Amino acid sequence: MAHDERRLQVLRAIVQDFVSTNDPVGSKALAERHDLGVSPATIRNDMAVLEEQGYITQPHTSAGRVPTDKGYRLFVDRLSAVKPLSAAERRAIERFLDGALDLHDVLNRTVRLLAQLTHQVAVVQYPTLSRSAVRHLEVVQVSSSRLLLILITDTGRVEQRLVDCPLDIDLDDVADLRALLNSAFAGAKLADAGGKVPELLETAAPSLRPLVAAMSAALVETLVEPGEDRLVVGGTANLAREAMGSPGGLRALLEALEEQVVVLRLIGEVDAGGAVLVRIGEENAHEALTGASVVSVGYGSADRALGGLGIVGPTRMDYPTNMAAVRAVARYVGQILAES
Amino acid sequence: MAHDERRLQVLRAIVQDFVSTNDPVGSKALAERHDLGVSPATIRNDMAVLEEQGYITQPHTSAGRVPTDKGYRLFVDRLSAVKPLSAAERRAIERFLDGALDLHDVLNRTVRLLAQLTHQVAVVQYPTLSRSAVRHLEVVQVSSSRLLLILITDTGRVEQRLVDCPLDIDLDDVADLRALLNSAFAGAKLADAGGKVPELLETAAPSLRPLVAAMSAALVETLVEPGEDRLVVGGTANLAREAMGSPGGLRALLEALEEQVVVLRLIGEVDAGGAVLVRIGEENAHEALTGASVVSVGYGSADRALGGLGIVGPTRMDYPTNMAAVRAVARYVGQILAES
DNA sequence: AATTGGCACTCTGTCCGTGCGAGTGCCAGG
DNA sequence: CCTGGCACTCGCACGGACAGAGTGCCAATT
Repeated sequence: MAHDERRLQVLRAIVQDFVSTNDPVGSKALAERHDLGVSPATIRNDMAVLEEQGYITQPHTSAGRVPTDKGYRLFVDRLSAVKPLSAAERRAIERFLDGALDLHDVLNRTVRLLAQLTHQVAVVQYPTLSRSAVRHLEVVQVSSSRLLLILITDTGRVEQRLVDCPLDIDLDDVADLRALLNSAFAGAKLADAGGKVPELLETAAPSLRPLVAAMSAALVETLVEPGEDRLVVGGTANLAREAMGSPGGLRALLEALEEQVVVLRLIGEVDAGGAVLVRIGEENAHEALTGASVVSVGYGSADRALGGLGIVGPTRMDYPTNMAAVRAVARYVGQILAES
Repeated sequence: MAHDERRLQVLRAIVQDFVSTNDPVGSKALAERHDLGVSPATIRNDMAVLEEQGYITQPHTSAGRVPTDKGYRLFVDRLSAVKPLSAAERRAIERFLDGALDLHDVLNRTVRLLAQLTHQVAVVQYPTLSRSAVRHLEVVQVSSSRLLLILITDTGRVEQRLVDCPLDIDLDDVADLRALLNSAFAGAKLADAGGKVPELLETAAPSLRPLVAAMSAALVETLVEPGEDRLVVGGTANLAREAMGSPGGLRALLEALEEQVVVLRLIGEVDAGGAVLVRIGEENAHEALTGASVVSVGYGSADRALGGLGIVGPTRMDYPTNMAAVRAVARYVGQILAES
């Protein structure tokens, strides 16, 4: 039992040292830098066991040990104490996010802030449309047969969509349409919008029905379209710091980041309980993200999650600090969006 | 004279070979790959002169020659024939940009298209607000003392801005305000909006004046704010292909790309005549862009430029092809935006 | 005067062979 | 179960030799 305990201490020490130095760590260095109270030889025995169990590995015979994905996993789950943010960092967060003008601005600032705090690539998802509610719908005539539908959600997100209409439209119709759509959808969760369409069609004046149908369809389509869930990415320059494992891995990662779908799936799967989620290396189940870890969490007010945000960086990262940063930023963002 | 002519041929050949192979090019290889009709020795003499004139340089004694910034400049100005796009490329452009749903979508597709065509980082500027005209203004009440001002331009760009109001607002006011703002500003160039404010204030009912003032101020501020001219960036993965000259240069470039201001200044300065602009290496006058070239052009309909787009890549790039691609894409985008 | 072939020279990149240092695994003793 | 000692294994950095590429110059040719 006592051995198990110490072995975990050894693993923790290995992770910490490796993260800070980027050199495979040997038994001697470990004994010196950490007060484990045992000799290097003992540590060597522990390391042999840890290696056998798959928590660490050596890049080549006679180099130090390096944590495996499994090792990081254990570290994150059981060995890391959450590191509280420094006062300076808290202040930085406040200073950074205060004075944001609108949703766009909030998210842009957030992504920069996260990138700066963690020195990793930061990713923020726009508030998911289907979880938002309609605050207002606006209809603007663009040409004789085209309307622009503008959706404003209660999170401040503004979404626009061009709609081609089957027939010519006159100005009064537009006003009627606007009133109709707003009375039907205002305040409704977007996820429920689809269900209201038939009822709406019934109440509409016959002459308006084709228009209403077209607009409702556009609205529903806008939400369903998952590609519309946009992503803000920042701090990619931080990727260049490390060779990112294998050469070419950097390129793959940059591609994955532009191919927003992949990252969205990772960031979007937020834990219901609001816990910070960590996906390490192979756990990401995507080729480009082998060798990379994703730390993510949902943001939003207590009662509902609006979207996800997080960071992606090398598996060799400072998990406690980064997890704390991600969580803290998510709290602030949730707070700010709840206010506005 | 005949010598001068041939020397230029030699320079052209050097640029072409170096761009395609990335190896410093020597006299012997040149003589073999190009039908210059002279021996390597003669070429050596020409190269010596070219080097003295500053068009080429050798990385170290006894390596081949490499074009300097000045050499690329001469190549671009006088030696390169515009390479027409292939039919496949033209088709790709059409296929890519057709079916775009809104401005956002058009620009996102454009940036990807450009990145794919040129294998460089692509950059597209949102249509400049100050050069656009107001199509519609929308006012939505968000809370008792906050309004959301939404600006829709004739290019389809939608801009939003939260406005804190000095006093409580009731619903009728909002409707009046909307009508007032639209009648005052609709159709006006945004650049002229500032001038209309005083007149507007006079005509407004006294009770509305504070509101009108606040909204107008927000509107003007939105345009003036140069940071609001947004940028879409894509294809950063292409940067990883090359070490980008000096190590750390990649990092600097990625930082510059996120620091949109820098790139905006480059892309935004478009030539009035609609010509493609090329800035090579040091000409960019920004540290991070040493070693990088920017190829840019304005897009928009014939009578007015809406914004700029372009690519940034290593100085060692295929200028003729890339210039053709940038120009072709800009034409298409201008066309599409003119239609909508 | 321009071009050409020849030649000596100067580099760089690469390939080996060596030695060093770090780190391990194992074993015998406490 | 821990510890000190010891032999062993590698990777890596250093250094010399070598081949290859490319140049500059010069004398000969047209």
